[in-house]
Amino acid sequence: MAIKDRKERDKLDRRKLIIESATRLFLEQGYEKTSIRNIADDIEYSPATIYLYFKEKDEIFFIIHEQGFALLNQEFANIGDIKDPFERLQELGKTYLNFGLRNPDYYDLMFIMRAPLSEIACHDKWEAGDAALNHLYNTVDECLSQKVIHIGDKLMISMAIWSFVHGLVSLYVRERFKAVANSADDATKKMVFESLQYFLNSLRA
Amino acid sequence: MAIKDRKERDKLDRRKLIIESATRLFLEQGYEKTSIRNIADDIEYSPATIYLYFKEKDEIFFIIHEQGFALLNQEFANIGDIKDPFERLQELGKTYLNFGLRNPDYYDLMFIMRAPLSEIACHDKWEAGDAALNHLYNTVDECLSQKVIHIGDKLMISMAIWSFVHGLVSLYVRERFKAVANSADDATKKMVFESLQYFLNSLRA
DNA sequence: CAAACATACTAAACAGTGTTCACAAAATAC
DNA sequence: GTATTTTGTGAACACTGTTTAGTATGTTTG
Repeated sequence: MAIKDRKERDKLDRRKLIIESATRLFLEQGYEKTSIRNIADDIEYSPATIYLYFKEKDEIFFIIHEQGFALLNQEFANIGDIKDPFERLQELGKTYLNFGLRNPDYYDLMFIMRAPLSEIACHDKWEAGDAALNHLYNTVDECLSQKVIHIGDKLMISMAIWSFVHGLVSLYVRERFKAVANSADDATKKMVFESLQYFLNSLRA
Repeated sequence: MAIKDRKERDKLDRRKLIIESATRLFLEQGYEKTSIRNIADDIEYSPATIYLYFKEKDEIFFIIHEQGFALLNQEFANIGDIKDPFERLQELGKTYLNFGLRNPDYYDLMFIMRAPLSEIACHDKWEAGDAALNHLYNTVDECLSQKVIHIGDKLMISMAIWSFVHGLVSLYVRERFKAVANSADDATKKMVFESLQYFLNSLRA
């Protein structure tokens, strides 16, 4: 059965090839401009071939969406070492903002776009999102136990903090800050981080 | 020159006809499914005709985007009467959330989508957004003067508050809450408003 | 070895999209 | 009544995601 094994490996290789090409094109040109024909051209196969490996375009972008979460969780990983929960909360926030501002396309797919939504729904649990948000949830929990932030429901507070940082990043990546405060980009970025600091300090009990 | 006047009126009427059709279709079926051919069918003209009245699809959706802001500002209007700035701030937040949750498609166009962005840019000031955000800015200013919220830069605090409510609405309309907290929709909505309350109470000096 | 089968691939088509352009028809001006 | 301007359109261009029928290749079986 060695032949069958090799064949399966080959099949996975071609799947990987498609994903790698799609990821590269996506990060270079964005979602809209990364068409099936585009990917097909890049890997020198016919467009129809891609449908032998993926049910639809969004299935590919769901995988890229998960790669994004792998990246984010990687950046979150070391933060677990920080003992003080409030300090950890601050670091989580900063890391989240940095991730969003540095990887706007990944961020888009992960938290803004409708693209991978049908795929997310059919897995009935958004595992990627869940994993990332657990870091926040646990930290909030500790903050509450140690009474360093105002009392309230764990989930509700996590939701609030997530919404806050998401709001900052998504208004930034969708250029709504640019349109209203016509200050330089660096100044806006700086204010984004100041907002986080102001917000978290306010939460302090 | 009465004829010329009538002609101009007619022209505006047909422009209005297109916008009304586009708005209706947009609110019924969303942005993606509202195509030029769709609108053309609806108003019983050829698709090419639409391009006599609008440079591109996004110009139409920029106008719908502005209609959305007209609606939002209308809901903001009465809030100016509230004397206490903090109470006013709370009401602004609640109204913003309600607007977003009740008009997800308008909200999308106004604060999330890339569609009207080129149009926004070419007006070099995002007047619609500016007007709406001024309500917030002025209220924050008053809150600071009366020392009812923690001290900080006016613009930065406005940015923080806007980001917060935007984060709540946009995670909601893009179904990221649904994917992570698999509670009922009503429960999620309730928590959205609780988050606002928690956040604003935290800001209190 | 040849016939039967399975796998991998693709050209071509379908049904859409935004947009442009050459041309026709209608309304106005002279 | 002819000339000119305004108004509208069919057809095409260059795309999009996706499906299908058919081919070419490799593997298995009689």
